[in-house]
Amino acid sequence: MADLNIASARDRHPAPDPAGQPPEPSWDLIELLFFAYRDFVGDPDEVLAKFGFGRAHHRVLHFVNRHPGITVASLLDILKITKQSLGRVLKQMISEGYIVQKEGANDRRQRLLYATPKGEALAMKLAGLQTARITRALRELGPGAHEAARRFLVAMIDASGRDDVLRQIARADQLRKAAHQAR
Amino acid sequence: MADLNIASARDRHPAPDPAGQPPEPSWDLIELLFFAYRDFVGDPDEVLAKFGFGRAHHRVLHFVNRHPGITVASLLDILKITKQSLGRVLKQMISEGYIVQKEGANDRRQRLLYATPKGEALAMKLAGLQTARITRALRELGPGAHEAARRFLVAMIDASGRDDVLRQIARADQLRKAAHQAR
DNA sequence: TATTTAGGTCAGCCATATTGACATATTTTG
DNA sequence: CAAAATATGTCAATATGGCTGACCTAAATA
Repeated sequence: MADLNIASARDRHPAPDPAGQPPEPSWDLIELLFFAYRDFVGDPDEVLAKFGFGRAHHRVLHFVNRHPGITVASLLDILKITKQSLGRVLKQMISEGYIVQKEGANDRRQRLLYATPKGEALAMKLAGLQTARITRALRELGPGAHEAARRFLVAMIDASGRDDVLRQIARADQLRKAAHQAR
Repeated sequence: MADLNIASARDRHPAPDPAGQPPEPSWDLIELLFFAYRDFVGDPDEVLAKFGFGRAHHRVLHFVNRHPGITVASLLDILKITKQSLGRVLKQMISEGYIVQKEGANDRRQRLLYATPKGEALAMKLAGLQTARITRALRELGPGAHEAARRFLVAMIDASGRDDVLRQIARADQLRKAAHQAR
């Protein structure tokens, strides 16, 4: 078993592809992404099931919690699903008191979305599970592993959407920090 | 924009959590995993759609191609789905000539699965798309990025399944290399 | 010979997504 | 102000990919 990691580090890239031939696929990263992501999203599933929710609910709650007051349109833009798909899930979470809507102050057509305390608690619990996995993983690796993972994942995102994603994360962090200090 | 990356590298981890308080979630990696994985699996979708296939077909074809002669039971074990779910997809891919079954030599109850040349061509095309994204990403990062990504992803997998996954990848690489040299 | 194993299949259900057609309220524009 | 555009919601039908439960055959094994 110990042999597995050592031998593979050398063999993984047989050689710069012999001119002309299509390069050998990155089987390792392709498959590791599959398995890692499956486990990563699997953690919250048990908890969600107890509430009668699924992954769609998780995603909605997550981003509403991260972006208090987000518009329906922005949420659709992040999730890249249709209004109808969102509608089904959102209606449930509102009627069960995990999310509330407030009329926009400037634009009264908007229904700004907020997690309720109950909603925030669930969102934090789910994020906690995923964070535990991440923390466990990073602890096994050297320092700089967080930054390396972050860089890799950013680079894996479509160039067209990359800046939006980074801006979005930075903005949510800012908001959260401000809210924290206000306590 | 340039500011985004520089500032964030410092601010991301405000401090070792003040004793007692639950640590702040890893929002960045949680969200980057979501966006990165979405784009990663999105690449093959267009191609698959042209063949009337979906992601389920992709997964089946991928692992059959990677593990020529795999048993139905092993495939179920990797995919963690039910026989019935696999059946529907597999039946289609067999009837359309992307996969064939051969009776096991030792155990004639087994139906060993193989990708046909047509199936292999499709599998390689899909793997090529995902590899292109990975290669693009790694090219932007320093050397060692492949290994760092690999380590991170391995560490993100459930400890219980990790060795199986690594063995599985190593075995498939071996087989492939052998088959290559035989040409 | 009896039991277990490998695989297949039918039927019904659920979750999540889609397209397309409309409806309502509000804001913006000519 | 009237007309057009925008933000949101909703109904209906459909596709995909999962699931459980029940039951079947053929082959291996105890």
